[in-house]
Amino acid sequence: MGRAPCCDKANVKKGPWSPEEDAKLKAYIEQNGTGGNWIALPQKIGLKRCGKSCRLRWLNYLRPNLKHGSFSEEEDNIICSLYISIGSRWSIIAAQLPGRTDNDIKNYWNTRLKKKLLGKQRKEQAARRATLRQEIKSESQSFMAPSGVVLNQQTPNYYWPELPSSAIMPAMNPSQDSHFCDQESLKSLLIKLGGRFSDDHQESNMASTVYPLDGSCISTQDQPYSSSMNMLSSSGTSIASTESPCSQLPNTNYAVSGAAGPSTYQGLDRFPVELHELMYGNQQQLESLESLYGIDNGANGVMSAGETTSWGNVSSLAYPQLVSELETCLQNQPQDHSSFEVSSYFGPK
DNA sequence: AACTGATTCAACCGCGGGTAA
DNA sequence: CTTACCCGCGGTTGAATCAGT
Repeated sequence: MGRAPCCDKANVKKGPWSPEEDAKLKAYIEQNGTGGNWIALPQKIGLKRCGKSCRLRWLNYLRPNLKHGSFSEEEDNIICSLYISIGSRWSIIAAQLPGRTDNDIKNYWNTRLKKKLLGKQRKEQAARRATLRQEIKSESQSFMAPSGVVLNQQTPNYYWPELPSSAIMPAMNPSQDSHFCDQESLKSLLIKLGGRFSDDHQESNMASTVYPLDGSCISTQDQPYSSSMNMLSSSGTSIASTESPCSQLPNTNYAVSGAAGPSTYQGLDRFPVELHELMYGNQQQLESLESLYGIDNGANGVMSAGETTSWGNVSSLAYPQLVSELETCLQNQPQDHSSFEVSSYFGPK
């Protein structure tokens, strides 16, 4: 069955908004609110616009406290960090950048940030390849180490050279515990969001399993598009379109239990492995990121298949300050949250 | 000054989720 | 349970603008 159109396409104006239309819409909403019905709104105020168009105009342009200037370094870092963690969930990313809209951030990422990072990445790759070639040459007679080992030891920040060390987190520093700090933050954050983690893995024999509290069970083997960070948001709750994102952060209603690897990963220690698996299971995201960073599955001679690269710790890129801010927000939230579906974050879009 | 290709960003489109009837 | 509708999201488009020649 076909979907009914949201409005009469023949009788609605399209294209750029005139100042008069803006003024009408703004005045009405500021005085009366949206009335909870965008579709009916344009008729009420005599605008020949689709309700969706009105909504978009208000959210992206007319609503108060919007920033329209250039993005700061800090904002860049937050966007990068969150993109790595959750992918193109622009509304969630926007919720962490007050005054920015999801559309703004999406455009900024697609047109500038991606290229900026790509340019730096390529420079660094070239430099490192040269260095590597030289070292392999000089050491090849006495020692032959897998290239990935060499890379990881020498270039812990390989994939995000421009992120400040504070954003990279200890996971990127091989001299420290590679997982614990930030993933613990994430974990506690997820718990505060209302979910729970099952550290009792005895019952599980799946690679990685998410247990929404509604009783259903999602195996990440069956549903490869998953990431623990994906659970930070609700499909059913608007975050981006509010002026106070914190208040809109959804409560999660899920639990995560980890890989059931025989005693290799126990309790909390298993969490990093889950993230690793989840990220590796996210083919769509991985491909886009590979494309972004020019990774070609080892064919470029820098990486080799199966190596534990930075991607294994990819969750550690989450901006730690951001995590703590989220935690603060969540502490201020009322406890009576409606549940939301985890399942919407599994399975390719 | 004129042309052309690249870039930006506001707006559109279609889809999935939620929900009331 | 099904249907119809609205909302919100992410991907895409295309006009406007910029930069280079």
